[in-house]
Formats: sequence, structure tokens, C-alpha cells
Amino acid sequence: MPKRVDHDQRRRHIAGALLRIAEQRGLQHASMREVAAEAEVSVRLVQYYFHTKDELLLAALGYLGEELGARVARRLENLGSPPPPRDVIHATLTAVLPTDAESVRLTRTYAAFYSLVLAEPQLTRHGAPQPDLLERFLANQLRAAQQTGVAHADLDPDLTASGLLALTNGLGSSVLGGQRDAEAALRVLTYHLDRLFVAEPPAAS
Amino acid sequence: MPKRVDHDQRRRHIAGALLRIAEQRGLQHASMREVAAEAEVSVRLVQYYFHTKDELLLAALGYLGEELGARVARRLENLGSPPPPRDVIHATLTAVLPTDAESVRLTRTYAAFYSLVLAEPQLTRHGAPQPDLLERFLANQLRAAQQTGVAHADLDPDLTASGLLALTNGLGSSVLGGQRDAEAALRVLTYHLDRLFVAEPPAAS
DNA sequence: GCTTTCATGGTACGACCGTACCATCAAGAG
DNA sequence: CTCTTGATGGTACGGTCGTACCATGAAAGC
Repeated sequence: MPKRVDHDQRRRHIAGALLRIAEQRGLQHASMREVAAEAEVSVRLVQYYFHTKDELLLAALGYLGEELGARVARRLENLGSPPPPRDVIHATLTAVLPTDAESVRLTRTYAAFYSLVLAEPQLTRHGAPQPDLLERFLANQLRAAQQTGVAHADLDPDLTASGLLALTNGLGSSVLGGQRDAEAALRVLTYHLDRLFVAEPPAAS
Repeated sequence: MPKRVDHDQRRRHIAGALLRIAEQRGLQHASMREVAAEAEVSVRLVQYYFHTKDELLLAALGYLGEELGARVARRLENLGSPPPPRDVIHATLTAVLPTDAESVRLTRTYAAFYSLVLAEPQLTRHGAPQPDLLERFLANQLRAAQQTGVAHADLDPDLTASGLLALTNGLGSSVLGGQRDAEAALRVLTYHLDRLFVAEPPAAS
């Protein structure tokens, strides 16, 4: 046997190069040659680890999803234990709002893939269950907040959770598009979050 | 002089072909040759009316903006006079939410341009003042609704208007992405709209 | 009636694309 | 030691891209 190589590491390295190009210059410039140059490997090697360009794109999108999930998880771990639902919701939403360098990078890269998967849905035939999952998570946090009395009781948790996620995505788009800066977006998000929770939470029992 | 031709009409015809391709197959497939074929003209003619591809893209984006503005205006005209602010807001937001065939077409086409202008901002150096304008319009409608007592008085009109627009854009993205159908999006939007207005408006004075 | 000029067609050029093909090197198996 | 095989490099092929170039009708001005 010749030298064995960690395929997963190589694939992540190359896919990372594609994600960097996608974020900085858009997927239009993510050709096999450009990706190879960015990863500092030969084009042949890109072909070797990803037999076709579609496979490379799909894998890169998967890694990107992993990165975003890891960011959300990391931010949730940094909260106290048990974390107040309001902090959980705030941390989750600001994790996907382009406010710092990492979230700008992630959301910009996602945006680069957005119109591609719109135009070629066969790339991701396994329907992404991610967003639905996040919505359910947020709705459950809202329900918990209602039961402890910190969130208004008359809220519909499902509709509110859907709205919060859509609001955050819309704000993120406007930030990336330059129509608003991150602080303004955060102000809008915080304002709407404030309206869901009671001003004076009941004294701890 | 030889036969004169209405340049504006020819440009709209060709740009319309590009917009059709962008909506149906994405801007990746909007090459000069494909646009010419879709418009049923020669490639030379596309070059003649748009000296470069960037000029074609930019003009098409402008025409698309015109179309969307016309749709919003048309829907606003169909309201009674004077139209209640709540109806104005609802009509404006549902105009940009992909609920019927026309709005799906418009938002899909916009989405196709989105990542392009993110990647190549020099395409639109004249910063689009459109969204800010729409936000101000919505904020003013909210203020009017507050003064007549149909909207809650403690709302911040600017932050609320920004939120409504971002919410609608986020909902639109999820509809186009297939994570939600149009009815579900409309349900979320209506729910949030309902929360802004008082349940029982004061009797007309 | 010639000549200018707008509108249009066809095509060629250089660049880049994704991918297939043909090699070579090196390390473990026998 | 040889042979198999995983990892890698280089390159060529067919295709499409945006654009430049060279044409040709046809209508209006003189």
C-alpha cells in the first residue's frame, strides 16, 4: 500500500477553498482551476477527491452547514446553565445575523449558494430539514418562556418563531446588501424580541 | 436616414428575455447567446442595443425594479379612497411576497440577481435607495394608523416598519426555497400584522 | 441617383470551462 | 525484491463564453 491520506481532511481543505472563493468573489468564480489554486493543489487532485464539480459544490454546502451549526452550538454553550429562554433565542438569532466577522463570512457564503440552489434544486434533492428544525427549537423555547411567565402568554409560539427566523433572515439580507449596518439590524431584532417578553418578569419563586 | 426603431422597446424586449431566463434557469444560463435565442434575435443585435453584458444585466435589473414598483402601485390603486393604513401596509407587503404567479416571478428573478450584486457590487454603484424609501413609506402609514387609533400607540414606527419589511423578505426567501408554502407565509405575516393593530378600533368620530 | 447612416446578420478569436486521459512516485504486501 | 495500488501531476479535448470584426440591406438627405 502506498501512503494513506485522510480523505475527509483533504476534502474539507479543498471545499474550504471553494467556500472562501464563494464568499469573497461569488460562486461564478469558483471554477475547478480557481478552487485548486486557492487550495494550492492541482486540478487533478480536486477531481480525485470530488469526482465532479456538482459533488464538490454539494459537499462544500454540507460543510458550510456544519460550520453554522457549530457556531450556533458554541454560542449556546457559552450561556449559563440553565440558560434563560430569552438568552437562548437571542443567541440563536444573532448567531445567524451578520454582525461579526464570522457570521458575515457564513451568511455571505450562504447567500452565494442561495440562488444556485434556487436555480438547480436537483443539487439538494434531500430536502434540507434544518430550517424547520430551528423553527421548532425556537418555538419550544418560547413555550418554555411562556410557562415561566417571562414571555407574553397570548403569543402563538409557532407563528412567532417562524416570524423571528424570517425577520432575522430578512435583516441579514439587508445587512449583506448594504442597506443597513449590523447595529441597525441588531436594534430592529432586539426591539422585536423585547416586545415578546414581559417588561417585569415575576419574582423568582 | 434608414428606418428608425424604438430603442427603448427593443431594449425592453431583450432585457425581458434575460429576465425570463434568470427566473426560470438562473443567471448562470443567461449568456448572450441564450438571451438572443430567447428574444429570437441575433447575438449581434443584443450587442447593438447593449454594448456589453454588464450593461444588459444592469438595464434588466432596472426594468425588473420598474415592474415591481408598478405592481405595488397597481395594488395600492385598487384600494378604496382613502385607503385604511392597515390595508395599505398589507397590500404593499403582499405585493412583494411570492403568493401569486406574478409575485413568484418577480421575487424569483430578484433572487437570481441577489448573489450577483453581492459578489459584484460595482454593477450597481448608484446605491439603490428603493428599500429605504419603502421603509419610510411603511413607517408613515404606521404613524397615520397610530394617530387614528387603529395601531397601538406604543409602537416605534421606524423599527416596526423595518421589521415588517425584513419579515416579508425573509418569508419570501423561505417560500422560494420551498421550506414553506405561500399560505403559511401569509399566515405568519397576517399574524404579525394583527399584533400591531388594536382589536377593536375606536368608533368613528 | 448617389451617398450617408441606422439596423441587422454572420462569424472568428482568444480565453476559460469541466472533465477525461496518461503518466509517475512511493509505500506496504507477498 | 518485486508488484500492486493509492495519491498525485500534467495536459489535451470539446464546448461555451463575451466580444470584436466585417459585412449588407434599406431608407432618407442632397
